[in-house]
Formats: sequence, C-alpha cells, structure tokens
Amino acid sequence: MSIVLHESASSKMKEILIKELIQGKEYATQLKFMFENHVDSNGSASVKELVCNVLRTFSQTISVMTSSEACNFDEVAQNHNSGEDGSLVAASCNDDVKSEDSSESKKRLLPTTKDRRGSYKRRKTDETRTIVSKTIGDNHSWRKYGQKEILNSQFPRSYFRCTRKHEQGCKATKQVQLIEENPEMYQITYIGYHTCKASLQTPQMVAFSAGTNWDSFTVNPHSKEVLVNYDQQVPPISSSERPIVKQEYLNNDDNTTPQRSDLTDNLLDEHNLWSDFKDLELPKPSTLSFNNVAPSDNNADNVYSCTESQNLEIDFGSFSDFSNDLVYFDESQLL
DNA sequence: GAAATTTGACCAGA
DNA sequence: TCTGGTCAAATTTC
Repeated sequence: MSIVLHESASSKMKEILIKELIQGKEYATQLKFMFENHVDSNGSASVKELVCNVLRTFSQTISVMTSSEACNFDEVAQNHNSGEDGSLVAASCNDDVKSEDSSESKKRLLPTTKDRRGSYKRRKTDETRTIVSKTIGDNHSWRKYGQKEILNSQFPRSYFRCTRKHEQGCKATKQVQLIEENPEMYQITYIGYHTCKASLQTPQMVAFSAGTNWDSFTVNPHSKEVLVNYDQQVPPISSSERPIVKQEYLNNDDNTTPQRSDLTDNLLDEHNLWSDFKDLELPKPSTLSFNNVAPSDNNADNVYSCTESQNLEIDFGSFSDFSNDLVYFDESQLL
C-alpha cells in the first residue's frame, strides 16, 4: 500500500500529523498506565475517553494521509488551528448509530388516510456515507419508494429503502443521484444500517479484497465521501440505463446465485460491498485490509481507505502493516 | 394477481 | 416559505 502525501503538502501539515500521532501515543501511554496500575478514572480522563482519543487520533491521521487527493491540506490545517482541542477535525466519539426515531412505526399505527401521507421526521442523526460509483447495484435488495427533482440539480434523486423494511424493520435507505459534472457516475448516499438478517451475510468479502481491479479509491474525511473509480474493465453505463433503476436487485439470500448474471454488475457489486461493509454487525474486531491489485505504475493514487474511517477502524480493528502493499483480510473472523 | 415503480401529496426542518 | 424525504394511490410490469 502506498501512502504518499501530495507534493504540495506543507511542512505545517506534516507537523500537524506528527503532533497528532504524538498525542495519540500519549493517550495510549496513559491508558497503559491506567491498566497496569488499575487506576480508576475519577478525576482524570476516563478509559472510554482515552480509547476514543486514541482511535480518533489515529483514524484521523490515517484518513488524512490516505486521502491525499481528496483532501485539502490547507483546509485541514485551518481546521486544526481552529479546533478547540487541537485535533485535526472534530470527530464524534459517540458509539452511536443514534437510534432512528420511531416515526416510521408510529406512522404504521396511524390510520392510513391521505392526510397522513408524508408524515415523517427527517433523519438528522443517522449515519450516512456517500460513495461515487458507476453503478447503483450493491449486495442488498432495495425498493424504490420515491423520486424527486432536486433544486439546482440537473438530475432527479431516487429514494430506495431496504425491501425488508416491513418484514424485518430494516431501516437502511439509500439515495441515488447522477452527478452533474460526471453523468456516468452515481452519487449514492447510504443512510442507516441494514438490520435485516440478510445483511449479516458476507459471502463476497474475499472477492472484494482479492480480485477486484481498482483504479483509485479515495476518501474525504470531511465529507465522508468515498470516490470509487473503476478501471477500464468496467464499461460505462449507457445513457439508456441511466434514468433510475427499474428493477430491484435481489440479494443472494440463502446462498443462491445473484439474480443478475451480468459480469460487470457482479464486479461492481464487489466494489459496492465496500459501502455496506460496515453495515455488518461484527461479533468481534477483525483485521481489515485491502489489496492494491491495480498496477500502481506512475502515481500514488492507489490509496484505499474507508467510509467514515474514524468509525470503520473502530469497528474492524486496525491495519496490521502499513508498510506492505499487500494486507490481508481475515475473513474467518467475520463468519 | 402480485409485486414493483411512478408520481402527486403531504409535512418536518432549515 | 421553501426544500427534501416519505407516503400511498395509481399505473406498469411480470
């Protein structure tokens, strides 16, 4: 894995990163001391706080380093300067996927009269992550429930919910919209996490890390946006396919073959698993890793990172070895 | 006929 | 007041 800072990265930026790492080390040292001496947290930072600080420090530093393309170092530097606690970017230490309001279930109890239509609460606190992809397919089955013209946007936005929303109460939704600047790409925003049973299956994890060709994969730690660029093996979506999804992608429940036989789509599904990766509720931390299989010939753009890196790293453990190009994904821990 | 999609209506939040 | 997210009746597809 190559992690290369942009050439224009200022020495100030490096200094900030170093400070951040040093701070993380200090937090870890405090933790070690507390564990070794069985120190209670009264009067000082709690264990949880320290753990959060450590995780935040490392994940933010890693995020910045791995997003050399998407990240504006000057902006980061400014954020750092203006940050109250001196951290790179204010990161949530809440273990929250804040519980979604119960408006949906409430609505179900209400009489289904016309006046109740549109009665809902906006999702303000749900975890969201945005990817940019050439396809909208992923490993979940979605049902479209709406489409809207968006102000100042050339393309409408489509709304999807998990098909298991009603049978299993799954709250996952996603929004899909073509990008104006690049109408071959979809911006897909996932909101909430799959709680349905099928989402716990991870049959294609290995393929994700071992066989896919990636051109670049960057993450902007501020916008939580992941940019996925596929290599030339994936043909662009024809314009006739663009206007919104008209079929529901069936999940490969019961280990059956995915309904879509198109190899391209299958490849893309592997890519998009990434976005749903962290939907999985893992029983224990796992070693997360990625394989840069694309020939990294001339540049340092082959950078892999995570959606919401600060959370993902918490969920999946840490990278075992950043010095190697190959890092292995221990799938067994997920099953 | 069942399931999926479309589309206008409705409402909460900014 | 406007915009965006959701609902649900109508329509389309299988």
